[in-house]
Amino acid sequence: MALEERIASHRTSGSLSSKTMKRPTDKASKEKTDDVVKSGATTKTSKQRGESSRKAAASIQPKPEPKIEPTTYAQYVKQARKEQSQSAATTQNLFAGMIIYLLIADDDMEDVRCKVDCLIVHGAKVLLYYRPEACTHIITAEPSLDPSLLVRMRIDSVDEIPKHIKIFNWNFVVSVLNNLIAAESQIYAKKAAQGRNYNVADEILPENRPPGYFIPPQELWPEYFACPEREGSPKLGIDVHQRNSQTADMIDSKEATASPPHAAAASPSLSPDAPNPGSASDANGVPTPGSSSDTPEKPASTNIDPSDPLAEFYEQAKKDRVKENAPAAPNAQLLNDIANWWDLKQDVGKEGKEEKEGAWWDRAEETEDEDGVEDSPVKKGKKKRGKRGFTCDIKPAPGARGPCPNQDVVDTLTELMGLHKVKPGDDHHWRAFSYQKSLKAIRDYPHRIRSVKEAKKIPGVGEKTADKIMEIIHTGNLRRLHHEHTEDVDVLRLFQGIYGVGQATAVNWYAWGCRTLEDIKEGKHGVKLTTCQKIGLKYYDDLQLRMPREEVQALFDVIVPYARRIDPKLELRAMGSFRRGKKDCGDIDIMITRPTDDGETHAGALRELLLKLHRADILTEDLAVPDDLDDPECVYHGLCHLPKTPGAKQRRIDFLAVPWKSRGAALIYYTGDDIFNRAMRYKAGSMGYSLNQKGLYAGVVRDVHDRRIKTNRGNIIASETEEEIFKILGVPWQEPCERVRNH
DNA sequence: CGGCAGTACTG
DNA sequence: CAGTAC
DNA sequence: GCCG
Repeated sequence: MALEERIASHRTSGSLSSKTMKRPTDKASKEKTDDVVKSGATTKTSKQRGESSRKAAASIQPKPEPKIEPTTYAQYVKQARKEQSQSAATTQNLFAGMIIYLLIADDDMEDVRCKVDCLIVHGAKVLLYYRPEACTHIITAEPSLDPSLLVRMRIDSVDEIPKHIKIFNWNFVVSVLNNLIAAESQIYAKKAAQGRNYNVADEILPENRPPGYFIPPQELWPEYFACPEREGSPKLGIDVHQRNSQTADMIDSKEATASPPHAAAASPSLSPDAPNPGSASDANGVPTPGSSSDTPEKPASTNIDPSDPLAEFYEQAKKDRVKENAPAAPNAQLLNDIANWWDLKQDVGKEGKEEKEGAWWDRAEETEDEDGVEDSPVKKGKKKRGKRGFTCDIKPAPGARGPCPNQDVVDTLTELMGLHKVKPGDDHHWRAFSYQKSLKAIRDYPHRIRSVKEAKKIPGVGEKTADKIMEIIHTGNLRRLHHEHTEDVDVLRLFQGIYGVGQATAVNWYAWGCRTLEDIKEGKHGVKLTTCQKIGLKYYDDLQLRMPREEVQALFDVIVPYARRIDPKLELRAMGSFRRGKKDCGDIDIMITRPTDDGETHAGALRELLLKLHRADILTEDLAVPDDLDDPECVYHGLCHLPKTPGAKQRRIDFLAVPWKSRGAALIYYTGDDIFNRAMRYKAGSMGYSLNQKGLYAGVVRDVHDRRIKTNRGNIIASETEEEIFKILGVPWQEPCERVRNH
């Protein structure tokens, strides 16, 4: 939720829901309006940026200095536009046409928010208030519809709810999502069967299916009815005729029997026994966002019911939805203009200096461009759509970054951060954390910072840091730095360089009088070392080093044959920074899994592999061995080196055993980078999912009697491939080497 | 004012 | 449980 | 230390 995270994620993953854009968006439009309108560059489209803007720059040069720097806002804009085209495109009409009142307790606002977001993201309209004339469905997340809930709807009994409004429980939503997944896995299966170049997108995307396609068949509805007795045994004309579980014929059955012709075919209306009560615009089944939704909800927007505890929230939700459904909102246009204006200004200021070394905003576009929403055709050549064979190794050229105008600030604050990082205690910890985040933004800030006010505009920079920045800029140094650079820090740093030694241990040793590694080695002052620490100390120098990726490859190549001999079907992959294509790696991470189609698993293989690698003098030390080595999901930490190689350094190595079915989620998780993962998790959360190394989950299920207890984490809806998770989250596919957010 | 990820291994 | 690492 |  932190702003920095949003930046980090939006800049690269293109994956935040539009709601997350809200704040910067509003801010930018508010503060920049005047300038933009006058700038004269407001009508350029993004396609025209780059070359043409550079030329145009000269004539527009005499324009007023901006009051703020729209640096990051320019990026927000690009992201926002992209956002709209993407997340909307993937999951928009799962619930298209449904006007839902969500009946839910509000003791867990986060949960409420997730659920509402989930509905909205998937195309439903969510009512601020229950109004029978507008509502098509009620979905409740509560175990029972007791009076305390019904008062929210201003009714005393469910009998007052018109019969045409079906009342489903939340599992209905989960089921719809599961149907989506089921359909997707079929497609992936087909894809696998057919080999490659199978156009998944055409089949997979919900918008290519009729609305309502993923709605469960009617005979399953009773499972999801919140009060089955109310629904009775209606004249639904339930089609009892045989229907296999194939999603493909769902729509057919429904059309044939459930839906009356008028509301029918395309309409997902689940109320076949009543005319669509809401608006005529819904009856045609075309999900016309914005238009049809305005009618039923407009009254509420001007008058928030103070007695409804959710009113304010719904209001917000509505705003979010409106934003999402209205790509051409004036706001977006305005921001678009700001983006253009900003690019222009860059060109003027830098005088073509950026021509040779890709300037930061260009680089930003490289990563953003992903699916080529609409951008400079010039750059297009570099990326082949959907084709692999990406040369990660030569991609980011880490040294080629443009000079940082605030390098002194970055250096000084980095040093300060280092001091905090080494000291014990929460204060220091979070201070360091904070600096780390703001430093990322400062590094990318393309201007020499001139004032406190300007500094504070950089996300992650607050009062304190802004003052420090100005002190550095004005005086060239930071008094606080000397103040914090107490004499202990160097020793603390030294000690913490030992694997297995953190702040607490280091401080203790220092307090006991230790000052050197020799002291530690000799156990002076009562120092006792853990097993890990002994090893860490023994290879202190080696473990400070990073290794060239060639060495990771070499180690991997040496290891794989051992695994193959244990079980030819074992699959190993080098993960982490290696998979991201980094030139040097801090350690080597190897994922181990195995297809289960023959009933076997990789259980036990890791134990055997470790044994063999030890015997082969590849593994040299164990640092952390899982409780249960036969657990299909466990992590091993150790040291290794290239055998029979004089001078070979000791390297950190991790083995990650992963169940076959969660290999996709694990790939994402263990590939990182860290910031990228957070962005993915964040977006998942904002869409009502949750993501971890095991999979993507939907619809957290809570204990029926005590809602605070989570019966489980929801249903796994994806985990086998990275692609499906990206797809569901509406994140454009990115090669591992593109998932780099931390420079 | 509380959150800032969440989990597994060690001793 | 605290400490550490990922 | 920043953010909401």
